[in-house]
Amino acid sequence: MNNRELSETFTLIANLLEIKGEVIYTTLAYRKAAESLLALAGDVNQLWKDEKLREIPGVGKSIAEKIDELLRTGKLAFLAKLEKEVPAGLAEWLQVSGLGPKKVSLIWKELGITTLQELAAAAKDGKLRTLPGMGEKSEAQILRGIESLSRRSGRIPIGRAWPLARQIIATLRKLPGVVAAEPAGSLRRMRSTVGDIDILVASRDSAQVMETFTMLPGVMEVRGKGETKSSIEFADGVRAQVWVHPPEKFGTALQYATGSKDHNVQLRQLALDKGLSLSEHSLAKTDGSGEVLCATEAEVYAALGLPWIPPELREGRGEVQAARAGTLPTLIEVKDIRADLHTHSTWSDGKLSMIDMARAAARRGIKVIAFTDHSLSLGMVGGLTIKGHAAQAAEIAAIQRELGDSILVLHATEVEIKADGSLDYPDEFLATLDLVLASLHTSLGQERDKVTKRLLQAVRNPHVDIIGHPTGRLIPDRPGADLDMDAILKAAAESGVALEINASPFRLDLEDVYARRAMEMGIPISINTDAHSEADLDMLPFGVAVGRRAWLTAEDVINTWPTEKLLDWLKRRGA
DNA sequence: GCCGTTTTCGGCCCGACTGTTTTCAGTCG
Repeated sequence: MNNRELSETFTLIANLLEIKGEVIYTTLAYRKAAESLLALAGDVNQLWKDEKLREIPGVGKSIAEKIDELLRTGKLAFLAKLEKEVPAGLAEWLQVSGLGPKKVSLIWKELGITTLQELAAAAKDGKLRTLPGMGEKSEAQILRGIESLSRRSGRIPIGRAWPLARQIIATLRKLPGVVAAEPAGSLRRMRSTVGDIDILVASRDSAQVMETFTMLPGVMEVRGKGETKSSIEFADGVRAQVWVHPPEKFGTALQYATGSKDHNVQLRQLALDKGLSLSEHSLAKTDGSGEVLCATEAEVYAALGLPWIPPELREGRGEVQAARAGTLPTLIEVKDIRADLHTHSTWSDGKLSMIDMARAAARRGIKVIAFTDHSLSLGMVGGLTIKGHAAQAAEIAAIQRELGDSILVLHATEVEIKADGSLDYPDEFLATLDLVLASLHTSLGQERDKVTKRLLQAVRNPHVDIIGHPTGRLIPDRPGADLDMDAILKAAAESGVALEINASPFRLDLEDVYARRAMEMGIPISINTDAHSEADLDMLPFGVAVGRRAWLTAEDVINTWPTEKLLDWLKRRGA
């Protein structure tokens, strides 16, 4: 079992315990452990072998024993017993909006049904309204919830959530009386996927904001509408919330709503140490002698004796300690990027010719562009033969003369790492290119050992400069190869190859936790757009955001280096 | 069930909103 599978197992346990009616803190403990497992930067199997499971936050004696049992036997007696008491199918019901553990348990026990289909039928037949505490409205809400569930497909890629959020915010900012409107939650922290869109507004006229918000075009359902908070769902299942606070409280409110939960817990603790109680509304003195209102986040952090912490760092991964110690990194910014080392042209599956692509990149301030068209075996996208490369090289020489020094064009390749681990071109040919980026696209479902060994071959090939989108994941549908990331990082540190953060919002691969470990191990990072069109070039901020979440400074990312330094690095490699 | 520079016991997530209520329970973020 890998980190994700273990995490899902503990989430299931938490859900079943909740329906069973276990004390809330027990289920919270399982959820916390599940989250930690998912966010883990290393392989849980390695921690298990090293007997270090207890070092995972939220994993104590009991959960460590359960992980041990799962990894040894693939089964868990505790879960089997639990499933005898509570049918596992009920866990799914919790995703129906309007249904919580109490109602699930009530419906199950009173009506004796366990599947989502039976639940829908019971609601349609008017059976739910016969239960205590439930009426026609609850019944209708549950029916809508089931429909909404079939519309929704899990978490929303940030590439989809962000443009929608910008639109909503722009609309709200135009309203009279609105002083500020900002994204919050995981969207503001720039997580690669978000559960929903959270927006915070500073205004004294809450009614008008709520009116506008709930009447936005495309709204399918108003899930709630109050004075301080409203919630909507769009036709495609995306949900959005807005909170309205008076301007003088906007700082504490935005800080609170941005999270993460772990970050806020640590901040509240720090506040308590200073005799302050931090809430959504204010910083109150715990002795009751008054409260401080904060209009900006900077004031909140300053009151706690901290510099403002960028939202991307607020994951409870040491940023509060770093802020206290004055050692927060100066995070990389989009404007620091001057090279795009992974792009496609019409030589393979790109939409634009090289010169059009180079010009589009130059207009965006890019000084070096590498064309990494696909290699031979990726036939369906028109991979290049070696002969084709000769023709591409000639074209590059020609367009370089035309482009002058506005942008430097590198002749490169995205060479396929084949199922057996060999590369698609011979080493002698790779040695002739300016840059070699090697990627996995096929056979991603291989066993961990096999797929890891396969990638290791590419990591150790001296001609390979960058490993493109290392796991091959696609958000939100494909989880990516089950790599032993500890082994990959170790090998990368030895070989000096760069690992890519692919900026496509549907890849964002490496993930932040691995990128951070790579940086700590001294592995160079490369942030690239993997652009197949002009619009793709504008996805760069999503890749930079992953870098910021990984605590990267500009120096850690080869795309920020002066051209001479970058070319030197490329020359030293691949010899 | 986890955790600890005040605690090995007693805190942890609390406030807004909705619906079915008749003063509150359940859900949600």
